[in-house]
Amino acid sequence: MSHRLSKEEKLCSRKKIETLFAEGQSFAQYPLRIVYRIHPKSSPDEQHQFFVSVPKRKFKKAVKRVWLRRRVREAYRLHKDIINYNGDKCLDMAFLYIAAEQKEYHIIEKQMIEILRKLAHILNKDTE
RNA sequence: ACAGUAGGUCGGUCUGUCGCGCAAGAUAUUCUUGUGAGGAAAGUCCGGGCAACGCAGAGCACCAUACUUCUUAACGAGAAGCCAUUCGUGAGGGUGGAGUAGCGUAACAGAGAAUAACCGCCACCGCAAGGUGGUAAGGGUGAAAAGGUGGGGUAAGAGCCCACCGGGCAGUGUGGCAACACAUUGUGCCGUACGUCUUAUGGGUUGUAAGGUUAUGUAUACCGGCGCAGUAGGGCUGCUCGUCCGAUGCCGGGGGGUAAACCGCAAAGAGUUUUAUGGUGACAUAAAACCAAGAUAAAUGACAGACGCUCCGGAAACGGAGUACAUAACCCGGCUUAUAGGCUUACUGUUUUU
Repeated sequence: MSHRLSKEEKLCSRKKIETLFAEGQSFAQYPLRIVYRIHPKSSPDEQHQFFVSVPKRKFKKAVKRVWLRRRVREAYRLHKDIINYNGDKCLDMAFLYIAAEQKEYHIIEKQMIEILRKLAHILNKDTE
């Protein structure tokens, strides 16, 4: 499985993000919170899309936000094959960092794996 | 050697695995090659470029700046100086600097904070207690008490007069481009700070989410005609004058917002480095060489290990801890603030040795 992370996997559209927060479901896996929405593919090449958000309210310095965003993104990149899926639906995801302090990478990684496993389970259930 | 002062400068390196943005190329949808944060990228406090809109004018107001000369594209920035004051043994550091006619304020204490009389001193009146007047030499209060010391003078005193000293103002001379300094002459002219006020200079507004193009496609934008009507109202920085624009409805034309892509915008300019010359310096001139981030829910990374550096422990081997601040967003010049640790130049103080 490739660990590549292309631009098509990033959630950029403002409309999609608004829809995600308006209609999406969520659960927390401390220090992260995931907001997700399952929707049918509009084209066969469409992939799961995600983005990471670290609130400015909790981390005032840009350095810390960047530091955390990169680690969350790396955790997703290295373990995204957990939700690899060939059906006709795909996921929009938002990873929100909700802890107040900077956690070590291995903690973020561990919780990311948990989140992705749960998502994979939800995805399979939804297909059935 | 230790402690310090003022500048300048650097601010990690390497390996492995897995990745990202941009550019170019290819045998083209995956590869290859190149390249990819800062000295402050920060705060957004000034100045400029660039862009859009606005702009008949007058008066008042408002804001900023304010010693001198110089530097600069420009500045409220910088350099070199001057003066006052203050901290330091010192190298040096901090603060302040246009003008002052009028007006206002000066806590507490104190009789009194500016046309001073509480005590004291002197004269007169009174038997006395005390009263009237004169007096800023002495006492006490205070951050500050009407220049200081001595003499003359006087009822007692007082720049009332004189000598010397300090300061101010005016003149002259010397030095300096100048602020100013020094010398000298005259003049008894002799509290200070802040505010108000006055003067000079500058100031249109908004910021690249500016602004432009394209495709999609359609409003209460905009244009023309008729009418309410040159009315309501609005613009011209805030106000006044003045001046300009100017509605709602109907008819006809016309193409906006939103989301998207591209341009703006990515390699080149008030550029950087070195050398030379000029200048105390900021800086200028000339020559040579060198320049390659460009994201946009936002790349420049993650993990593992090694080395370096600092500190601690240790005889050593080595072990442990730490390795800052801070993430470009139109671009430049400054300012301010944050910063582990290191290098370096000049200078100061103390101690020791020669």
